[in-house]
Amino acid sequence: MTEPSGYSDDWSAIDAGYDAAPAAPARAGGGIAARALAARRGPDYLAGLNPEQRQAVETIDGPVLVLAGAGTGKTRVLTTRIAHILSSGRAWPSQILAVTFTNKAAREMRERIGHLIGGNVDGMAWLGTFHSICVKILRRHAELVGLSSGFSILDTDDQLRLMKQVIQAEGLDDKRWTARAFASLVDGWKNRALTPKDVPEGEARAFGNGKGRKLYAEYQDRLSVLNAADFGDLLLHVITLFKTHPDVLADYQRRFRFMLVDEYQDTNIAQYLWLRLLAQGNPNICCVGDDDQSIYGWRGAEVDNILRFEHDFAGATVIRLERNYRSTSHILAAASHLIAHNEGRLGKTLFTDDADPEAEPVCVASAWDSEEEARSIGDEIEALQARGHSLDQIAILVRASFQMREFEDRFVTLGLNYRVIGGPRFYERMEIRDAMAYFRCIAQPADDLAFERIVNTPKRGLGEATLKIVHELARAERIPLMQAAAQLCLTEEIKPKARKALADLLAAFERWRAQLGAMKHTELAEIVLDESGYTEMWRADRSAEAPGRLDNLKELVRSMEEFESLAGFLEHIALVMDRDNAEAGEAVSIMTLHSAKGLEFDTVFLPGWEEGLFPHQRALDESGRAGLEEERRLAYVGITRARKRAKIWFASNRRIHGLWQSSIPSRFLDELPEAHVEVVEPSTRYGGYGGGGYGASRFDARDPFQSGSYSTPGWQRAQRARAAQGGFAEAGGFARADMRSARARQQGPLTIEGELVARSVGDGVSDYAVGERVFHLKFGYGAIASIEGNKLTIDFEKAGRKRVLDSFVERH
DNA sequence: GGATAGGCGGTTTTT
DNA sequence: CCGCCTATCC
Repeated sequence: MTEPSGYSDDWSAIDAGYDAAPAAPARAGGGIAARALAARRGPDYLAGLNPEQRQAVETIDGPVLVLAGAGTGKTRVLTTRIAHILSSGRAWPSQILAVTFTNKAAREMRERIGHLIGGNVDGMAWLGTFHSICVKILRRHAELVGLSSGFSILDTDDQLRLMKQVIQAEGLDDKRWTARAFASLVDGWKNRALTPKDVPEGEARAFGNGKGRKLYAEYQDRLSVLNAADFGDLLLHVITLFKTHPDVLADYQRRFRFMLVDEYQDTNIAQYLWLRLLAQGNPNICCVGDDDQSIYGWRGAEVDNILRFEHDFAGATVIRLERNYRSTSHILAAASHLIAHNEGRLGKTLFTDDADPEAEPVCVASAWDSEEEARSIGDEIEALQARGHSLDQIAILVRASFQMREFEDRFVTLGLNYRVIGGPRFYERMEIRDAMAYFRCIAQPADDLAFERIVNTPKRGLGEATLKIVHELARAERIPLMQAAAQLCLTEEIKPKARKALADLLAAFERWRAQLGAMKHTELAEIVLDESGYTEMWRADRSAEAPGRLDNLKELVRSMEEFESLAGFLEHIALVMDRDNAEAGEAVSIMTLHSAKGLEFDTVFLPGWEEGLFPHQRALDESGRAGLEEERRLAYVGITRARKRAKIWFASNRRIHGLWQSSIPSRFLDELPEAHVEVVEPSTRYGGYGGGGYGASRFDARDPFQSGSYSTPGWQRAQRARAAQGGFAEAGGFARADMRSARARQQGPLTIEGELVARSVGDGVSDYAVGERVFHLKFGYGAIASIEGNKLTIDFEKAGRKRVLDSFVERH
């Protein structure tokens, strides 16, 4: 959350003459435009662009959609285009709107433009994320949407706490109707630019005993009273502002002569509407994106936006960037062939001129279980390292974060340096949020959520009872908590002990507020953390994390130095939640496929390509075919991260929720082109019940059982099943897999190749008996020690005691 | 107010 | 199976 900053001063500079386009190139003063113009003598920024890139840079008028495949120079086009607009004298830096999704992307773009035109780009006031640009607009017109200019920005945590209060205030059971569920609902509505009155009746009724709309309206009302906005509001309020105040909209339409949007495939409906409102006054909008890399549908992104671009923006020019500068032809072929299985796409074919005869094909390997997978990948990384490859150029990209732990464990054992990208961020840590809450209370006395957070941290004897009294008064009078507390300190309503504690706290805040103008904000921060007893609290804490938390607090104060004021710092934090991940030393990167988008590495390992995990079962269950296509795009993103080497793995057994499950190779493996893929002999064994559940897989044929020596019951049964069925379901028949939903998996009997494989999947009761001798594909022979429902505890002769589902063992 | 047991959920994440 | 949150007890 946050609060304002010097948002008023940037305006004078920005406003200066934004109405006029730079008329004659020659007249520009000392600004960016001038430097860009100087560079024009030889527009070397255009040199080295391929024809399509050049067209994308030079087609400045009218709507343009640049379909930029992975590694085709997207950012280069975007930044060069801006340099070109500036140098051609068509606009001042302050007349260009350039929107990105992440702060990182915005920062990179700013830097690269700086390199192109040789100098700083301070004049580009409107280069930023959707959210930061919206904040800038809103600060200026806050009153028009029921806020005042210093409004706070709530983060997810504040949002949840507020929603919980609203749900409870409606007299609903907050267990049945969780704040989390409500938050995702409201986020969804805001992503679609729906205010409480716009929400379709059916959806509104589905939550909180039919009270969805009322709760949403109530929540918005509370935000307004708190003078706060959540992330979704930032866009929503600006849309409302534009719709209800045409004069304001017209002002921005005139201001933004050229608009550029990065990662257009990730825009949601609200962002699309926002852009369209602005583009109504001015068709010079250029959107850059790749429909094949749309992987955020689950958080509201509409691939449709990019698919419909030509329709939405009349007379649009569509330019395809298909020349890839990143990967080998094998990698491109693998990725292209895979993604061609998607139907809803605009279609691009990546190619490269860089045909290296030495290039390695994409590799597919199998492991017995996830442990072996981690071990093998670890070994390979060590081998690469020994051959002089930098660990910085190696990445492991997983579908789900639980997969990371196995790699971490393994790398710790090997002493291999690794770094996990993603995960909890600096500003989300408890101690940081607490400290921030103190600062917020100082800067914005009406910030109730911040006050609630720290009122009794450290403990001051201000428990629930006291807080309830304060809350009641605040609510009745519609005043901030701190104001209510101050009033109550003058009465007898609160017990003397608590009253004293409360009065002391309020006095402290008064004191700190008075000091705000008198000293450096970093100095004040230290005083606050010290006098509040907050640092002392952690110093007294004997737990293992306490020293780290104290370090983080120091780091927080240090990072405040970069800002002019406390308010400026708070604003930054609310919008820029990323932390510098620049740890020293070479390291292998471990991250999810999602967080890998936009990155590239020489060598990429892609473990866990198994049905159910990737494509993820939940994506299939919840979004069916669209879900599958998004998973496939994720696979495409994964492969295209690799410059030289991509190695895909699948494990035949994986432990999920503590139970061993045998798994089937991902259907995506069958969608890779044989000519560019090398299947590495499985190291030892084979697991699962031979044959994919949804169709023939050429990975089925490579199991060692085929070489003859195997005759286990599971194998024989699978063979019988194949023979009986006389063939397989059509490859790629995902409809069948779709039907085999998680529910069916858990409740119905599990069949593979028409054969009943699991008798009692789910809550059924096992028909095995204690003491019975059984066979398990992975663990071999053993005796049942105990039975709980369909879960057996078995003492295996070799593997020891394990718990497995009865469906994975055979009577023997 | 702090410790502890029981319940629940367990894909992906930015702003 | 494991980790987190909450409710409950002292």
